Amino acid sequence: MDPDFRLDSQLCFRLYTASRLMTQAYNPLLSAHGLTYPQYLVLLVLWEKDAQPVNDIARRLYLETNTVTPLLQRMEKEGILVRKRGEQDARQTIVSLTPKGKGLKKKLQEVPEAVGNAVICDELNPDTAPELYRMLNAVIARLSGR
Amino acid sequence: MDPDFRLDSQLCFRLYTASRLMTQAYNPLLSAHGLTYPQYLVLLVLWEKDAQPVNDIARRLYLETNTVTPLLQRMEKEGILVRKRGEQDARQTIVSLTPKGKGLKKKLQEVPEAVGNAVICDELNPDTAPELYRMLNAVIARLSGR
DNA sequence: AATAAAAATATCGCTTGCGATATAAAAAGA
DNA sequence: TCTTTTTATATCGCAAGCGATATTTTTATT
Repeated sequence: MDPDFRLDSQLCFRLYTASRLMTQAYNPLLSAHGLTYPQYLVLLVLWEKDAQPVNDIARRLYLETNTVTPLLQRMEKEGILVRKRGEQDARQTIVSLTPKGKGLKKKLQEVPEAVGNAVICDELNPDTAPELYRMLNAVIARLSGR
Repeated sequence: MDPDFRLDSQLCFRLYTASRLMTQAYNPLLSAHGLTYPQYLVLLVLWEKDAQPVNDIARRLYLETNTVTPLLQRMEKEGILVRKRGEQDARQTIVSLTPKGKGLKKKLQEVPEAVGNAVICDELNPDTAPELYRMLNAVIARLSGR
């Protein structure tokens, strides 16, 4: 039985493309504040709970620390956060928002809605979105083993 | 009204994570043959239709030529394809598979099914997958303007 | 306590991905 | 024809993303 090599039948390619295009949709909104999309994700994590070790941030984002560390270093250089050695465990690096990092939350108020509006269409609307959600979560759960 | 900044409610983050994890699922299968996932995508395009200009490959993959050109240069260095100036239009670079590039199709026969099996689960199965498909296509169509 | 194993970060090297810009050829206009 | 504009690629610089590996600190073992 011949395998199906047609590009258009590859689920992964659809995910890959949709993901890149979504990130691009965020770009003008974020770059206006000197941010990239992965940096925005770090902010989402830290806005929920400040002062977390690198490992927790990485796990939350399903990323490796060797991806997150340089990302945090760049954000520290921008004055968005600070990295400090853990006190009870000196192996850890605790990441905390600066006032600038906390302040970005107000400046980015319009981002979630703006991006939401950019994607909404007949097939994807407030009714059907949860379905997409559920399926993506299933993929993530399956592949991440969590 | 406060915007929803919760990481877990961000559709884009789900897409981003699912896409990365899917690519990682391909990795062991592809790296065994010295390939990366984007290189595999190029092969899918060229297996469908050989000898295409850079621009057509890039458009098919929703990528920019400044991403595709270096990718093709690396694949050329591996002897998978050749790049030749267009004859009727000297601006174009025509990309063609070598015997090695064509031969990879047989060696990668098991890839689509293996990855398919890796993702399959209760929520995502042959019945529900087309639904996911349709929604991702909608996102892509909406954001790419095609 | 001394040593081994595990855990948390970080560094290195390489491939993507993309904005900005350069280069060259073809097409359009004056 | 000569000039301008458009098109097709390519180059450059920088931020991810990740496999492999190093470093440091903690924990477990003997």
